[in-house]
Amino acid sequence: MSTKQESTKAQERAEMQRHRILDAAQQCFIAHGFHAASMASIADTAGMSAGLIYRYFENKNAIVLAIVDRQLQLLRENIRLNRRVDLAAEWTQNYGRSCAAEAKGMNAALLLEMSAEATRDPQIAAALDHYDTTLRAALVDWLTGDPQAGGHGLPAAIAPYRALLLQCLFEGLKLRETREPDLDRALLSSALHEFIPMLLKP
Amino acid sequence: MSTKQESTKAQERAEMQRHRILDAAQQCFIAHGFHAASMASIADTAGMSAGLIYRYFENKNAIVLAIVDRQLQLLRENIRLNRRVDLAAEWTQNYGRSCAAEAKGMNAALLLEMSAEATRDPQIAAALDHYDTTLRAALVDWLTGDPQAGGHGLPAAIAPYRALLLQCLFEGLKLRETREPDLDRALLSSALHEFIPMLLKP
Amino acid sequence: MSTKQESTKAQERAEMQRHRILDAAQQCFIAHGFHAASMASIADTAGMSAGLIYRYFENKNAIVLAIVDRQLQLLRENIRLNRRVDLAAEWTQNYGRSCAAEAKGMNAALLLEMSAEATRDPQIAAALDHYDTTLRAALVDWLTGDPQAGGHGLPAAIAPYRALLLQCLFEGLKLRETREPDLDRALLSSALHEFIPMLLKP
Amino acid sequence: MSTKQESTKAQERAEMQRHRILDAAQQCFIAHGFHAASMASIADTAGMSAGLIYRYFENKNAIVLAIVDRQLQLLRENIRLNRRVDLAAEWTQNYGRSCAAEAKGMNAALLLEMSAEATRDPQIAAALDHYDTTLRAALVDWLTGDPQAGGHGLPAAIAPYRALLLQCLFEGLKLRETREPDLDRALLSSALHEFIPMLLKP
DNA sequence: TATGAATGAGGTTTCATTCAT
DNA sequence: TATGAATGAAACCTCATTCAT
Repeated sequence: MSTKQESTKAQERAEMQRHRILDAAQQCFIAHGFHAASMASIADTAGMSAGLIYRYFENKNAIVLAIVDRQLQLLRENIRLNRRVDLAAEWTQNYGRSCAAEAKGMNAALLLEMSAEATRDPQIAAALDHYDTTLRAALVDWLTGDPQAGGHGLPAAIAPYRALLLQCLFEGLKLRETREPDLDRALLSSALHEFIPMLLKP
Repeated sequence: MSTKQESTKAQERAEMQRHRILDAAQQCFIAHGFHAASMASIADTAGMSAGLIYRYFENKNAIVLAIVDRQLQLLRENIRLNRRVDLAAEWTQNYGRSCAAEAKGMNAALLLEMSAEATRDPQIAAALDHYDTTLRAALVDWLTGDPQAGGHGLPAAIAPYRALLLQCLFEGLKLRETREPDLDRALLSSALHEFIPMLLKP
Repeated sequence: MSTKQESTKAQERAEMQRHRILDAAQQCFIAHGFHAASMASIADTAGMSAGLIYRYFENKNAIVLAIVDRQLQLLRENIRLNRRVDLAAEWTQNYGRSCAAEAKGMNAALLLEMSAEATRDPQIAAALDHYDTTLRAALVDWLTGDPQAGGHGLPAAIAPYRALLLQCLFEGLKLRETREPDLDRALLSSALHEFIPMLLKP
Repeated sequence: MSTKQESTKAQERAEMQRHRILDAAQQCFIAHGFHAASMASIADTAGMSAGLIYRYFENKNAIVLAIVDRQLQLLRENIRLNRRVDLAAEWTQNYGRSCAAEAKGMNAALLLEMSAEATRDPQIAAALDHYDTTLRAALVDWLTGDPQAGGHGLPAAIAPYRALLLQCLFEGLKLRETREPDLDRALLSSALHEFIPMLLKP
């Protein structure tokens, strides 16, 4: 029983170390990009030796993939579609927050890095592709769903391209966030509040 | 006079060499990213020696900056706003074309690379910022302009956020292009043809 | 008295542990060589932690030396010269067996590794040298010994170079074993049965 | 024509550099073994930077293979079988010379290193195997050849195992050379002069 | 103008060894 | 006694940049 407890404790510790490394890596990747961030800088940021990282990740690429997975997981968790959420308000509110390096949620700069890298790395491309497919389906469900249950009752014929537009708008907004983190919120709010409802109505 | 001619000829040659280098660099940057692309690969692609590149560019970063400038210039030239262009048709038509490495125009993958790098490199950030400002102003002009002269006669109060939305949509579409270059064109066409007009009407 | 018993038991246990480590190390050294075999792989093979090995051996080099000693001990034990053994038959029979990693006796690959390392490490060189001297003396004794007592009755003048030839042939055969483990046994048998008797006769 | 000359000169220079690197590598490999010799030490010995080596060899393993090939080539060149050479005299004379690091010919320590590595690296094993096959065939030819033409006129039935014995003896002698470079030459000479003739006569 | 050999700093990764538990 | 996390040195290798030719 004691060995079982100890093994569990060790596993927890290992999980914490992985977390620590991923947090450090994320900071470094945001600050310098996947390629320019060095293992040494990640180790420094994590407050450990570079060699130790290899006890928890096979190589640098494994860290990149783990970061990508984690970010996509965050994105998925952020999708709260089964209730009538006010997308315009939420997007306005979140705007600019995901750009800071210390931000907890999905990071805009990282999304760019991931997308750029996906054009080169098949594994990252596959991960993004899977995410895209999942998200698109969820959006269509949400758009065509019964309004009583939080859906929008759109006909199945038009839902797909509304979903596409929402996705493009969301990502375009993320990209803009990296370029104009201090964009006038009032302007953004007006824009989104006028436009998004159009996409949700039949 | 002859020296002047010769000097001019030399300048032209220099300009051609710079072009050759930039074309090669662009291919490499698209294929591998700013950091992973090596000077050797650029030299190879350009069909010249690595050393020679340094006669035309101070260092690798100067090439990156030149590429960024060139891309933004392309984007500016692509903006044909002083006539009533069919944005929806144009965007649909161009979709997927800017992803190929050999594409002449703005390249979607490069846009991502540039945007990502802009969060790190102040010079690139400044260049993109300048581009953003210019483009936004041009869009507002176009939206508020006299319909007779190719404008859309929007009130000055709403033009700014319509411009913002157009920009986000455009960039979101570019990002999507890198992820789904084979997206169903009919779907895209429907989406754009329904929605862009809404953004252009009072 | 009880402390004495316990201490003895502890010593036995320590000896067993050393054995376990050496067995594992031998496997690893055969598979990867002295330098390429890692302490981690030895620990894995021995089914213990890397740290524990250092309780029984000062460092990796001490393991190498212990392995060398053990192998030379095996070689010495294999020399059964005080009886009229059929060397040709024995060598033929053993050929190819000492190449497998799990072989109990002297391992051919290890002999090469040891000999190669001896040209660099003075301690290993000394161990091999001592073995060589011992073996040569034993061979001469055997060759000059009374035939009634298992010797071959060679004159003292020629015994030394017969011994040298036997040694070279034996080692050359070991070397060949690593290169052609599947050598035709009939060929080998013929060769040895014709040649070795010549070396043993006046 | 001038470009052709220049290209030839460049190729010659490249060949010289490869030579310089291989010479340095050989020294280091003899001194420390394939694994323990570092690229840095090779570079130091060759009087160049470590990076430069990679312009001439893809990686460290390519250097090892080149050394192996070169050594086997030396061995092949040393085989002068088409004349009635006095093997015993030649082997006696060469004994001990191939052990010095600065020796030009085949190096005994390297032969051990190569043989040991061949049990792990398939490419080296293949190279040695090819050499073995070639050598064995050449020996059989020599043994069965017409005495008038430098052969020994042995029947085809016994030549194969005489060849095998010669090969084992030769390699056993090489191994011994690393252990007893100062072996008494008179002893060796006697041994070889008595025995090798036995192997060459029907 | 043009080459490409050469460098040196810095990248990722491995591993013998130590030490808190 | 035993573990295995942790370190730091050193391994292999890459690449932007310089410079003699």
